[in-house]
Parts: sequence; structure tokens; C-alpha cells
Amino acid sequence: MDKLIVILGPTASGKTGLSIKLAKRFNGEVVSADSRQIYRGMDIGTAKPLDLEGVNHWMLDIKNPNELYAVAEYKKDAVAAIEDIISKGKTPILAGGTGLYIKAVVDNLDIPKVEADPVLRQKIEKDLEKYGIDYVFKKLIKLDPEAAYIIDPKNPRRIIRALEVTLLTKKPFSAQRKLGCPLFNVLEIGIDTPKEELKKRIEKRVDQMIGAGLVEEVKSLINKYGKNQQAFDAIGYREIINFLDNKITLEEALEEIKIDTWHYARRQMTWFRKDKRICWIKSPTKAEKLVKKFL
RNA sequence: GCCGAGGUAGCUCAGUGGUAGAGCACUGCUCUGAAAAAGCAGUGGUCGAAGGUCCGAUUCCUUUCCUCGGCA
Repeated sequence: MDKLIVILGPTASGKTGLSIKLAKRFNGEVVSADSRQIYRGMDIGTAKPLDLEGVNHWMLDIKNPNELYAVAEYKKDAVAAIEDIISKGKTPILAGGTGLYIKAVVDNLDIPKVEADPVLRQKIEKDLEKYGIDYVFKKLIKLDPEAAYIIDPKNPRRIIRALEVTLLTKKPFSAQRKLGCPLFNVLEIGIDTPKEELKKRIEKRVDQMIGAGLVEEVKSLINKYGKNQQAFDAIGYREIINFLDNKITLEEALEEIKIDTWHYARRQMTWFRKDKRICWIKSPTKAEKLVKKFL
């Protein structure tokens, strides 16, 4: 089975630097696993790498912010990219912090082939508002009793998606989530950063983003696309939009970005902690050793 | 110095004569076409200090310290 190296970790842990380093050392190319860096023009706020140091990168700048994109599509594109890299005899390195995207590739998730249906979603959202979440949840378990065990009864998005799949396929959602056979022989490397250090790095990075012109970036993006794009529901963007709308001060926006980024990092750590295959490393040299042995 | 308002969780504030709550923060968790999204749970306070009344005070009374306004 073809080999795939995965670099993951919370935001601001140094994934970008490490993946470029490994790519240069092992004749590799990087496939980004970041749900926001796929958008063109969202550079500063997503900490998109400026200098790729000659390493070929995939899955960056592939969509405009007014286009929708989701896991299933990501999985398809990322797997194609990895296969392309392998066919050239090079080493694929999947690097990023979007846990679900990584899982989709590594565990070959068989995601129900039902696209998001905005009209249906809106309709369910209206029911949600009108009759409450319990009503909508009951409606779901009537169609898919098993869903009661796997869907969070209080999470609107999970319920909406389960209903969407069940209604459009006329088959229960609970029976359609499958793990496929692994596509690649995977080495997962996680960057282990002490919490206090990570917190400091996040704060520093947010301050640097403002210095680098995040406000200008957001301004020009909303000029071009308007502010109601799904892509802009991203840390650093929604807060600056609130600042530009005079809802909060720049200082408050900065504070919020720092806190939201920290919350995000914590969610990432919770997500990755579950995956027992991950080799956690404290230094880049350790990563090189692991990769060398693996290859 | 005088007058007024206030001191309750890390922060902003509710509240009651029967030893206290909310939001945010903090910690843990969930996740299969929105995932930087969307949700769930938990920890946490000798109620500024000291006296007094009362079976019982964070709540009432007195004194005291601190903060913020106004007047001198």
C-alpha cells in the first residue's frame, strides 16, 4: 500500500514549517488539510504560508470565498492529489488542522452522497424556529429510529444533515455512514506543544496578523464578495467584520480572535487525542527520524 | 471634609432572613457534504472586614476599609 505522511496538531503549532521541511528532505509535496486555506484571498487571517520554499502545495487557493465547499468534496480532491503525487514517485504529506478532513482521507470515510440542499435546510430551520428542536428531532427518529443513538438531540446542524440525507435518499442516515478500507499506509505525526506555549504563540500570531494588514484584507474581501459568505464564518474574519460594522472596537475584536482561536485549538486537541495512531513529537528532528524509518 | 452609589465566582452583574445564581472565561467531551462550523457537560464563591439583633444573617443595624461619582 502506498505511504502517506500526515502532519497534524492544533493551530499555531508549527505544522506548515514542519511539512515544508519534511517535503524538502524526503522529496515530498504537501497537501493542505485546512478548511479555510482553500479560499483565495483569505491569506493573513488563515496564516497561509507565504513562502512555500519551492515545495509544491495542493489544496490551497482552490475556491473563491463565495463558493461552497465541504468534506466530501475535499476528500475526493485530496485523494486525487495524493495519488498524483505518488504517481510521480514523490512523497505525499497531508498537513493541516481540520480533523474531519484528515479523518475523511485517512479513514476513507464513505460520506453519504447527498449534497447540501439549501432549500431543504432552510425549511427545516424554519420548523426548528417554529416548533422547537424536540419536534424536529422526533421527526428524524420517526424516519430513522437508529439515529436516536448517534445524533445529538440538541444539535441543530447534526439533525438537519441527518434529515436531509434520510429524506433525499429515502434511506436512514444512520445506515449510510461507513468506514471504507484504508487507502494508504499512514504515518500520523502530531506536534505536541505545551498549552502555555501554544497560548502565547496564538496571542503573538494574532497581533502579527493585525500588523500584516488583516483589517485591509477583510475590507477588500467583503467589497468583492459581500460579508455573508460561509467562508467568512472563520476566526479572524467574523470578528473583523463586526469591527467594520462598528459593533465592537478593534481592541475587542483582537481579544475575541485570541479567545476564539484558543477555543479552536482546544477543540482540535480534543479531536486528535482520540486517534491513538498519532505519534506525538516535541521536536522536528524526531519527526524526521520517524519519517525516515517509515519510508 | 461632606453627600450619594457600590463592594457577591477569574470578569460583568442578578438575588434572598433559612450558608447563593446567570452570562462570559476556565476544564472535559461529541462529531461522516456548514467542521476555523454546530452542540453537550463539569469545576468554581468563608457574598469586603469586624461587631450586634435573631433559633438562624450574604440579606437587618453599627463601626471600619476600599472603589466610583457629585459638592466643597
